[in-house]
Amino acid sequence: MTLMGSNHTYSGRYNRRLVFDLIRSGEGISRRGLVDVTGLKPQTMSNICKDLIDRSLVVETIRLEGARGAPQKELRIRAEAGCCLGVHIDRDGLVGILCDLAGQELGRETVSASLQDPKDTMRAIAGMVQRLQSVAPDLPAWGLGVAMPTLQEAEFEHHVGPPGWDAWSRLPVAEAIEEACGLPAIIENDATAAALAELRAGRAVGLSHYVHIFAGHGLGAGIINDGVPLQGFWSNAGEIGLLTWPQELAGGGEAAGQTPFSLDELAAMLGRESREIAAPGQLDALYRQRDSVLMRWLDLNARRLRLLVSLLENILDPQTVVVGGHFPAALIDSLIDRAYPLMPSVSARGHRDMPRLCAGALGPDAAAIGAAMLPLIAHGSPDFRRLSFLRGRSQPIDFEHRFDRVAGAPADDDT
Amino acid sequence: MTLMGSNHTYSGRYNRRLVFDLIRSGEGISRRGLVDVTGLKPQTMSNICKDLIDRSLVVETIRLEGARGAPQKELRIRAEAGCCLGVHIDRDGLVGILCDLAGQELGRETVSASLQDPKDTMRAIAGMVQRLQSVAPDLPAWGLGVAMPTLQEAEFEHHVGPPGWDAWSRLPVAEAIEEACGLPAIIENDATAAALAELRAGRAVGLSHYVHIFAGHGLGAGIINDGVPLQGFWSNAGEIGLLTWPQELAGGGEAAGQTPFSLDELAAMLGRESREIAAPGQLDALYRQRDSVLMRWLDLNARRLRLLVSLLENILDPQTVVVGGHFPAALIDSLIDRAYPLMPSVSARGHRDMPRLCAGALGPDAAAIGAAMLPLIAHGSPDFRRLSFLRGRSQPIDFEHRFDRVAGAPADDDT
DNA sequence: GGGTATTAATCCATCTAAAGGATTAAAAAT
DNA sequence: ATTTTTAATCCTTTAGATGGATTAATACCC
Repeated sequence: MTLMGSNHTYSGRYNRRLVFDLIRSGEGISRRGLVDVTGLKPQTMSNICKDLIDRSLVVETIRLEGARGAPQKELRIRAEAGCCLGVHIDRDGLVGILCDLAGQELGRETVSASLQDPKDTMRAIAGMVQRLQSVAPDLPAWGLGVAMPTLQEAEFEHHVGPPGWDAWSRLPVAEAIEEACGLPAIIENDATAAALAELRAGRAVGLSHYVHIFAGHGLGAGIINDGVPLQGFWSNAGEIGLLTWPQELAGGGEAAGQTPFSLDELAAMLGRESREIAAPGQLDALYRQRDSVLMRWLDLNARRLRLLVSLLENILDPQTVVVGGHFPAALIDSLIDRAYPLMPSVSARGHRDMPRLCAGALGPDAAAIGAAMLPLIAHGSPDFRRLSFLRGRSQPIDFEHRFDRVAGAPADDDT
Repeated sequence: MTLMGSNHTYSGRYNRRLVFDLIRSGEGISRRGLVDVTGLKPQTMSNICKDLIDRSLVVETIRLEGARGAPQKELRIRAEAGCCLGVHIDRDGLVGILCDLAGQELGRETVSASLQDPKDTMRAIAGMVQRLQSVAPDLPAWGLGVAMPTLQEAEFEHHVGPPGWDAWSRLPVAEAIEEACGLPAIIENDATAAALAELRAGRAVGLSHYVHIFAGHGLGAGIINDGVPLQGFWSNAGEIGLLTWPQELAGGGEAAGQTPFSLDELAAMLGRESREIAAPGQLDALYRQRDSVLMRWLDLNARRLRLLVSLLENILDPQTVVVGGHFPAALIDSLIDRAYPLMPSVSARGHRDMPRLCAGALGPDAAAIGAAMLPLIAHGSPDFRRLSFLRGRSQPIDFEHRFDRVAGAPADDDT
């Protein structure tokens, strides 16, 4: 779709989304504050806020601060106005998250299962979604976000990459999940979902340009450029798992052919099953013992990381590079430690607010958290025209209409 | 600047820019066609087109085609409604281009000069601009685009990179050039300018995502993402000249420490001055003789190119990678030839409209051509809110006002 | 050749959402 | 107690897209 014309209705919706998003992302802001940020006039802001309050999306709280004139009435998101679900489909299991509109987590669930058969997986997701929804049955669900490994090949997407996942290709995942769960679903790449989570509630809050390196069973980079995910033409941007490494970083021996940074590579080096070492506590224990194979893996990947960071920096010029994924914090910290000193790049500047390389703040479930944010982004972000929610779909989906009548608002009319 | 609110005026300007840009970029389009593309209503389109015609920016020509109903009146840009100037500041000289609004080239000039002193350079640019403007003295000049090597360090930009160019840092180049030439100036990185030129009039027409590798005295990549240049947080995106190469591609000997792909590297390997081999015909002659050093340089850089392309593809997922710069076409073709077969990457897909790697269509002056397009983009692109024209400036600049009263339109009012 | 269908473009009235200017309300400063 | 300052709202205006009807020019059909 090329660029479309604009009109009043679009302006109005854009402004309402903008105000909603500003209220949601802050810790209470007055109409006056919103006027300053948006450049809209006080009257306009008053109207928009009234509309949001009428829709029960926003509440007003009076705060008495030692300021000069009339006290500002602070606006906050009404957390109970809705909830969002997020599921991270990983190779050996699912993680589900339920959170309210304020981003407060209401429930979390982990399921171990083989996901090779899409039908079974759909059932597992539907069950998980139902259980999570029962935690807060009164909150209207805004939608379901799904984070998963994706690789768009030729005409259609491959999900939960090869080998053995052929049944997933050519499957319109979003529509299948919608049918199974009865909720609008949004698919996103797991690294990108994790990047969004850290962007909105983690280490990267307030940044507009950054890269999230997400290591788990595979390896991917979630790239945030100018505040929105960089997807590439075929939605494959950030597929750094496919990079070719120089000889000295290729990693041979037992782990030859494994994806760098991955659990699978480490498992191969350890001579164990990746599912086994992914179990909670296992890697922490190995690290506490300073297991020599683990140390070798850390060294190898720290050297890779050093190179990778300079590549990403010189190509994308991000404010920082965040490392996260399926590994315990101690391992990621160690990896980052060993990656320093970093290579020269455009990012090696004296004055910067963030370190060039740092660990994510949300831990291994970042992708699931990011997934849960997707419905909120789809409905509430003013950038929605720049975002595409076409992954895993055969048809585009329109979130605007849903936003307009969400959260028990008096349904305008049911055209 | 964060996201701002929208309003009617903004919608109107956006739509007018959109229509202007669609008319400009096509080969004649009717109001009806514009309605189909933009989704605006016929009446709205009629109003906007009338406005553009009243401003003398657009002309109507009747074309009789064997279609059913009333004949469509085709709209075209009025080429004489204005002209744009572009200058490419390279290390050893300047290239200047003058073109009309339809993109037709009206004049071109090349000057060899040392540009170490900014004052002298400003004078040289001013002289060149004056001579070019005298080619078409009646066309109002919309502005001056300037393409140059840029590297934003810390607070301010370094231009025409090190060493020996210290006088250029901390200089607000745009404002200095504006003062010298009396025209609004827009600075852009040379690789990005070349990328824009190929995007709008060269090999990459119609693409939304691609990378332009631009090799000359230095090396840079112009990245087009979603139709607009990807700049990065500090405007340093695409600075691939700073990449660290693996041992086997580092290139040692006489050329150690030189930027890969660069004229300087080749000059060092040949034991000659880079200015010397940059002279027209020199490299072509060497290539015709299959000079053994040149062949070695080609082989080395083809292997680098093979790696670089896979990096860019896996990170950015572009539709294609275009190679251009200060080298004759024969050399670039040979480089590309030798780079095949390319490495595996997300871009290795069966179905694609463009080859993964190809040569630019505009030759060595692509950066100057792109520079000349900058004023047109600044005034006419509907994306203008997503573009920043802050390079080389201490203050932002507002192009909207200029657009509104451009081209001898009845100056609405001079508030 | 005349009537009809089809399409392009425009006229006039309406509607939407932001902006302008004045007003009310609540606090702090004097 | 009066004045100043600031927040938020009321009423009116305005810019610009939209809807429906109209005019105009062509091709198609008999």
